[in-house]
Amino acid sequence: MSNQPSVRVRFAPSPTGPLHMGGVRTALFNYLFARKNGGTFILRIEDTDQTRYVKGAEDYIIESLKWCGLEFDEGPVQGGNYGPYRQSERKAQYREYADLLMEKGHAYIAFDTAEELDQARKEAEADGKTFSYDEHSRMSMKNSLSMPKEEVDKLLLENAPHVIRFKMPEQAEVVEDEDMIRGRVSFRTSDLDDKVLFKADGMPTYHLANVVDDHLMEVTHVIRGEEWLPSMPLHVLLYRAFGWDKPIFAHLPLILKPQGKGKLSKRDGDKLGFPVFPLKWTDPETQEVAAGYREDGYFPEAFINMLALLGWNPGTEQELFTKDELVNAFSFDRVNKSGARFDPEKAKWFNHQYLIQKTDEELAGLFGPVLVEKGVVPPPVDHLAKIVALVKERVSFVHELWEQSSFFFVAPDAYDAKVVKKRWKGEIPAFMDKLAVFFKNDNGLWSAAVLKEEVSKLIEENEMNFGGVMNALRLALVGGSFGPDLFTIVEMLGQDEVVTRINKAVSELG
RNA sequence: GGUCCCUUCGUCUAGUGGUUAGGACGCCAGGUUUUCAUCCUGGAAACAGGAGUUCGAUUCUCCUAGGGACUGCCA
Repeated sequence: MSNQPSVRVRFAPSPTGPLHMGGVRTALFNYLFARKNGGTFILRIEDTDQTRYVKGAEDYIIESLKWCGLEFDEGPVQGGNYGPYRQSERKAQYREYADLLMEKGHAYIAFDTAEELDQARKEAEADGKTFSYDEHSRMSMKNSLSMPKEEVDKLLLENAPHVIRFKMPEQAEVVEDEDMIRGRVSFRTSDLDDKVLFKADGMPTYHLANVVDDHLMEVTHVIRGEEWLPSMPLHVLLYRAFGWDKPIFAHLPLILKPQGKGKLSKRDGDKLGFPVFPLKWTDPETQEVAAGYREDGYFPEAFINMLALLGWNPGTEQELFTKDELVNAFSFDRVNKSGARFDPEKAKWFNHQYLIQKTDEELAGLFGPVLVEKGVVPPPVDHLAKIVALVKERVSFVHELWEQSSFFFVAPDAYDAKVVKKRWKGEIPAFMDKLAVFFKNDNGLWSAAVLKEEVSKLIEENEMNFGGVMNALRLALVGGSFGPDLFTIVEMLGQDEVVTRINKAVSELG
């Protein structure tokens, strides 16, 4: 019999805005670890900061993860045996735990106002120092440790605003913990300060809420971003102060900007033209719109695949993974310690890979709505699939299919000037006229192979240059020098359309 | 400033004392393609620096440098 508790992990975002792709990756690694170990994946909304609450953010988070295919086992939507799953709805219990800590002598009440603390910080800064609310300063601050009990009671009776702070142990020691990614990490308690656990507004801070909830929800592994590493010792100390078993921690490396310094931010996306968020987001205050991977045409599987390889690798040369393959291959042993610079180009490459893996019929189905948007009535799926097959290798997104194949649906309304200059000259216009007549009178089999043979012969008889004619014909049919095999285009366009387009080019280009 | 974390091609990374330091994206060249793209082949491109340990360090230790995170009654 194994007495290993089954794995329970949580993704705990704060609904202060759209979910960043770094957040999606954190959720993904939690998900992969849970699924790999037959564990439970929990969503917990960390909305303890009322001032930063953003309307719609929670729905956005849930929809984003759903789009990514990361299903939760427990959360605010589906419930579970450890609810509620929103910290605001768990509010009642936190004070009780803060009080428990005070009873045990691990926490105390502090009356210093935010302004006073600001002042203290400014003064220290002017001195070239940093203010720290710790064992050296706490006796000169306003709190239940420094003030007589009667005065504290009096203030409490008057409902004076106060917070509850953690009391860092005075006995200096080294707090060590084994991180799943980083190995042994250690801190000296003498470097740590008395963090606020419970705020004057009656809500806990992240530190308290997170420890209490993870304990109550029986979370076994805390997998979060590296930005939390510095508060790990506080959390370890909190578990110890409560007398609880602590979970195992894993601090993920950050996702960095494609260029320049620092972690990836919304601004980088705007500047370099790629999404930073999974879904499009409209700020409810400013109406400002931020691009999303979904709306930009990325496949969720490609997005997830790309994200998984940012900081993790399988140790093999495989780069394309289905979600199940990721679950199977995933391990924290193979998660890197250092931050990973995000490469938008590689993200596109991943999407291209997923796109060409799809069947022509699937892509035709996805392409249909794009055509409708362009004002084109989509042809039957089998015909559309044929067109898609000709051009899919050259695009990364479904919407790019249009740029590569629009001439199959509408005649070119303009001719690429550079190509005109280079290809439409000399004997060409006269010969194109002949070619139109030839096509018009053609009674043979209208197929690429046959047409190619016939046209080749015609070119030879007229002592024209094959390449030159082909390029001019291409110009007439598609408007530029791009597209798949020319005779395939001729075949698919059909006799009448080909003749019409050549005549139109001759009359417009002279 | 303080604390902690990190450091292999431009980027993502493989590598756990002895390798021509491998792959992928991107880039360049050649070939194929009547065009463009695809595709194929090839190429340029990295162990931050310095001390140790060792017969031998990309791999282990230390120092330096660089980068990053945190340093809020935000998470």
